[in-house]
Amino acid sequence: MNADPLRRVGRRKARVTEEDKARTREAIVVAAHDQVAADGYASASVVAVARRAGVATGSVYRYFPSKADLFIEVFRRAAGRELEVIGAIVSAPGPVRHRLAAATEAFSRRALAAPTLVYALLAEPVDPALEAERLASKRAWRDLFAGLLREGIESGEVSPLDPDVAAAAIVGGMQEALIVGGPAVAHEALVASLVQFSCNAIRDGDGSKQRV
Amino acid sequence: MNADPLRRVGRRKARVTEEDKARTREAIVVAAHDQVAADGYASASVVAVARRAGVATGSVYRYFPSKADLFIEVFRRAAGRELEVIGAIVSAPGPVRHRLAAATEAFSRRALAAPTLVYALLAEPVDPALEAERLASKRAWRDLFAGLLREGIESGEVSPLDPDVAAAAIVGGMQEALIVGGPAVAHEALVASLVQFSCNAIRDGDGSKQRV
Amino acid sequence: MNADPLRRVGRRKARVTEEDKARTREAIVVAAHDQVAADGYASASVVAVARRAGVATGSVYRYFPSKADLFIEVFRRAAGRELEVIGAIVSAPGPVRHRLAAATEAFSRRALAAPTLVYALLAEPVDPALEAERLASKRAWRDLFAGLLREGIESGEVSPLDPDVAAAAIVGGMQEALIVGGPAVAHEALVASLVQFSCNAIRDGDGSKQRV
Amino acid sequence: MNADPLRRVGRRKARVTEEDKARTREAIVVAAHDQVAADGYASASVVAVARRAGVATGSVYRYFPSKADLFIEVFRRAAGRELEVIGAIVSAPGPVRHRLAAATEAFSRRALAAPTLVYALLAEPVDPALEAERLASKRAWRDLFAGLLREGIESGEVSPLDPDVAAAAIVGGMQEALIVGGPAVAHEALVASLVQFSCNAIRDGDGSKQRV
DNA sequence: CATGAATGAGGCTTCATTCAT
DNA sequence: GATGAATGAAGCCTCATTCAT
Repeated sequence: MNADPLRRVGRRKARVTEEDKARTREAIVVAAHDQVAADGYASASVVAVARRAGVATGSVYRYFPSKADLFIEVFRRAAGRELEVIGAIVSAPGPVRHRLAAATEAFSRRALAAPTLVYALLAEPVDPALEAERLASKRAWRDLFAGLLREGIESGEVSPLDPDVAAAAIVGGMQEALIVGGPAVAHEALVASLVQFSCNAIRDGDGSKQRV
Repeated sequence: MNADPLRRVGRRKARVTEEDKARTREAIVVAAHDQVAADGYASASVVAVARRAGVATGSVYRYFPSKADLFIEVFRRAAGRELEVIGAIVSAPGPVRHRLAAATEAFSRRALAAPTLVYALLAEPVDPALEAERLASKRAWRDLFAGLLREGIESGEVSPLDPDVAAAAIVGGMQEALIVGGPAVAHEALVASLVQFSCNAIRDGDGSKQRV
Repeated sequence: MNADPLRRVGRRKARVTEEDKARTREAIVVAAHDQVAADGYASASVVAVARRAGVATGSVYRYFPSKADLFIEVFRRAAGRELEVIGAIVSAPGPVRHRLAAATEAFSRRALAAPTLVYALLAEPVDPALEAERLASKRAWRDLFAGLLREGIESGEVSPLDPDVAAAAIVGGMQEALIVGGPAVAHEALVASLVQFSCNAIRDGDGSKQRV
Repeated sequence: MNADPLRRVGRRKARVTEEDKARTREAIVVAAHDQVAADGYASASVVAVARRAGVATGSVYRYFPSKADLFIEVFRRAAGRELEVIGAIVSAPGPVRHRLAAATEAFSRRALAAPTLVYALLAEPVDPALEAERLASKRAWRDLFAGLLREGIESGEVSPLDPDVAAAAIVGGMQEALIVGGPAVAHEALVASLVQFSCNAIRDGDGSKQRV
């Protein structure tokens, strides 16, 4: 089988093509992301994204079945990056309260630094087909903070509460305060207030299980 | 025989017509509201709304200058009803902490009773032109709670914090926890957790001004 | 027949009604005219005209089969008034050349005094159905001046030329120079130039028939 | 076998596509022009033009930002062709009076050969947005003739007059006499009369500067 | 006869998706 | 596989005309 030279060439080409494909795909995703970050989802028509990526419109549909699928990936990745960063903070060693404060601060600062993107990820009107992804992303955030709270409750650092509800509320609280149209407060003061808010959400536990 | 039959007919008609107009207008607003509640804003084209209201598309434009204006009213009304109810609780006499708890409970119960509506009002993707209205509604919620917090801080019932940020966070927290896709928790437990969450957001003040 | 009192009442009423009808009809025509004179034909929707006339939209259709028919009358009347004024000048006694100069001057001054109306009558984009009326009006202008030229040729005051073509050209020339977007020249100078232009259009005849 | 087959295909395609694009664009412009010439501007909806051009409605918007832009080009082109022809006559060497006569004759003959087109260009009701283009075209005609008159005045061939007003009047005169609904005169006679008219508009100067 | 709200065809425009080259 | 012009459904809005009261 390998005797066939054409096949060989084919394979070699295929490998190159595979790379090319990956590169093109990546370019499209990045272009879509950048377009959203720059001018919001409303500006991100397929034509605009393709032009920004330097590919033909039709090529977008070779890599993604539909516009929604492309942006599902865009949203997922952007959220994923953020989740990773904040997740690392949440997973670091140290008291739960400190980690919650650090996570809130990091979340807030990052949101304030890239408002258009965050707005698009969390609140901008998008295609209904994309709402599912937004929901998933919200759920991931909630789970991240809920995990931290669970850990604190288990260790006795935090007094009992429903970790899912509290996590959702913490995330929603941050989001609401940080998004476009939120309270008119200087960035530093806003971050400080949100850290206070997050920490308020939990009460110290009795420490009974700390030694376990 | 009639001194002025035309006048009479005209008068009778005018009255009926006025009622009819109000009825038609109401029908359009209700149809728009229902369409959103049933299938989301994305489904609420002018044609769909008109059909649901039992009028011609053009008639919508007799009552509203544009689609956006129609939905601004839809949103404003829905939000207004809720704000009135919760506002009454917030303005009632009694300790700030109690009122915050009662307001949170009422907000939660009402949201859980009409989830689609609340979703549309607070989170669903809508026409950018409508975002201004949504923003206004969010601001009204924030102001409502911020007023309560300010009162508490002034009276010494609540320890100092930024009332605008805290209010935004409380509202955002409730919203996030209550909205479609929120934590999978039984309603009663959810309400209880949210009340706890809201109350956590504030700390007791030193009571120094309580006697003032 | 006259014994029937109802009939009698009917007749009396009919007479009043006849007057009322005439008054209403007049009000509609005047309103339509004023609307055009004020803001151009484009602004003259049936609703706008009816409102200005103080009648219901439907009433317009009781007096005129269609919008086009209403405006045919409006155009015809407006043109008729102008034709009458200029026609009087043209029909006055005196040398043809003097009358042509006086008519041109009057036409120019009146056009400059009511530019919106003249524009609508002569050049504004209107419903195709109205073009026929515009054509008729143009023809009337042409005939008016052609008559004067014919008289001059017959009397020998004007050297032979095609009176219809020359009249059309004189009218067209005035119109073009007077209409919106015409040459940027002070009114007085414009009038003077046009008078010169009109008079140039004809050459003195040999006077041979002056005594006939 | 090919060093870069994709490149090649791409290149070949690009060329073909460029031609295709030009062809399609041209087809749309021609279709728009023909539709106006055939049934007037009122009949020239985007749908009708697209159908006549054999393309989808949306395709019109690939080549023109709006309907108005399309017809601006249609008008500009048609007027441009005529202006070029007459402009050449006006710019030719020879006495001003001869050139004016020749230009008038050419203008008249061409207008009589394509009456519908001339009507559309100069007089038919069109979208207000297009009036600017019509104005520009009229101004170009006026400027063309005004230039000739200025030349004649300067050289002493023509006795002083306002060249802009006279040019506007000459153009308006020709237009009015040539347009649909003009005087019912045989073509040859009409042309002759208009030439006479145009020449009448100017008087011989004293020739004082002829030798300069 | 007057009224004026209702009608609905028709206009312009957008954009995700397709497909011939 | 890439290209990008073409597609055409669908959206919003206007306004001359009708008709129930």
